[in-house]
Amino acid sequence: MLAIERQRMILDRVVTESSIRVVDLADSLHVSGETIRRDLLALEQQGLVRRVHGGAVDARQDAGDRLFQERETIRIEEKRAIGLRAAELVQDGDIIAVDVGTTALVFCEALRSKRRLTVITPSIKAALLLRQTSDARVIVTGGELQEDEPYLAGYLAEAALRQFHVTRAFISAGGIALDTGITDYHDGEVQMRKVMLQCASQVTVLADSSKMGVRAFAVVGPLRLMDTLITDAGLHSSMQQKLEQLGIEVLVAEAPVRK
Amino acid sequence: MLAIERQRMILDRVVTESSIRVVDLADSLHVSGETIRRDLLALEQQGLVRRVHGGAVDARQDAGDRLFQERETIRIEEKRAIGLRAAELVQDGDIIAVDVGTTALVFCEALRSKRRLTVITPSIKAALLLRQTSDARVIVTGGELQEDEPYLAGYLAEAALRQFHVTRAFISAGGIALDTGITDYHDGEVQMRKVMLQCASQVTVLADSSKMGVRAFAVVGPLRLMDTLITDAGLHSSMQQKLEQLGIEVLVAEAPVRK
DNA sequence: GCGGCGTGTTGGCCATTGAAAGACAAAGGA
DNA sequence: TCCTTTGTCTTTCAATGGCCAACACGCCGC
Repeated sequence: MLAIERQRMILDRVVTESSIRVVDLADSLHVSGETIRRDLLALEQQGLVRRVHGGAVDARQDAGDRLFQERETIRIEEKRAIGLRAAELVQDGDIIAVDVGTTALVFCEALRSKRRLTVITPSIKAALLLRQTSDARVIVTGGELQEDEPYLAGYLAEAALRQFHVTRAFISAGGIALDTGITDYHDGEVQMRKVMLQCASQVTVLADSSKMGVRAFAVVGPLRLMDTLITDAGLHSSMQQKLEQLGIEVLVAEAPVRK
Repeated sequence: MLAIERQRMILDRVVTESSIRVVDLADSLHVSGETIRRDLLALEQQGLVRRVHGGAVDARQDAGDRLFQERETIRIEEKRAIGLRAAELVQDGDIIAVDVGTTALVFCEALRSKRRLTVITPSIKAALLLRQTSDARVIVTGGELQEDEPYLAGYLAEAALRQFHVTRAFISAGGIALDTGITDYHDGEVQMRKVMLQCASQVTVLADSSKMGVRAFAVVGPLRLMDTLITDAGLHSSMQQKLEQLGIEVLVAEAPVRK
């Protein structure tokens, strides 16, 4: 294997995994740790990675002050691309609803360039992020604080959502399948999403391509409930065609290209 | 795991939870407390967190929430005493409402020994603190997220409070005076407090003695609305007598003495 | 064959970590 | 209020493992 090939593979892993260890790379590429260090040195001189004790981290992600939660997340590049694409649908002054979840959080970060937004969300993380990074008016639904992730659910949350009508709701989904429709894993969230769908003129679902064809156990509703689906380039063209036949606008977010 | 990954993870938790304990981190990240302390030291040198005894707090919130920070440090001993005294009024299994503010936050900390509580609050900080330190069921009122301090106010918050009836409400106050009654500085909070008073069987006001005789501009209501006042030893005995003549139970918290 | 290049190996050095001991701070009881 | 107890912080030390520099080896083209 050529040195340059190996370095590309290393960069690829650093990008997808955010960080990498020298021993892991040496192991999987069947070269010595010293070779890996020399490769990382070369990549660092090109400004592509940053070396740290024991390995290296993605230089680009490291530059920004993004939340760790995002970096750690699998398929973060896809989600970031989806978040950026979704933010393009938002105009200054819009009133939108934002869901719980990592994709939604990345989306909120992409909203920092917008002005005078009104955002309603059940996610504490999203609310605090928006408060820090933007001038948005943030309305938090009430509800019972969940254990696993800081968001609010239950009767109060649903009642709060019903008080509003938003121009666009941005929803996450655990699964998108042609037969079962939109599904998810947490039934508490599902109920809230149903309400969110009802109180929005336009429904946009954010789901990376790994969710396509997946049937999670709690059903949110049929596919026709969504007006727009934003996903990444991993979407099968046949799936895309079928979705478009149902009248759903499918936007494929291009992952930002790396030099 | 790389040291830098661990530090990012720590930072993420500090940001979302506002504060964190060394032992909790050591436990969940499976490293020794010494390693965590070194990580926190590194993060502190980058200006990202501020170390405190037992853990660390979010530096950004400290800097941004200047007002809150000041209130946090001022008369903290008295507030802690008041919080502890107030916690004595709470039984396992109680359903209570908790207000916004530093005193309320200290009170929530003192609730860690209680079990199976149900707490309703408009304060994000209080909610996250309770989620972290106790097994309480936490219900957050909805509402508009405020700029200066993370709590929720407005129509939604009031509507949410009206959905409940609690055995005891714990209220903060900016001023307690015999003529103007209970007053405060933020009119948004005042409206919410009025509602909180209405939906509680017992009303307990937490106010350190510096608030006595103070008339802040927004009126919450007459003194007779409160059943119990918890304050510190700085309370004038004449004031205490007059309050007791009004049928208010006055509890004086003994501040732990500092060497 | 010879020099350049990339790679592996080796030994010394340094960074990170965890354990232990003593100092210090906080909480609770007499 | 004082003292005890408990928990936390700091310092020090040893061990582990990663880093670096130097050198040897093999491959390739000339």
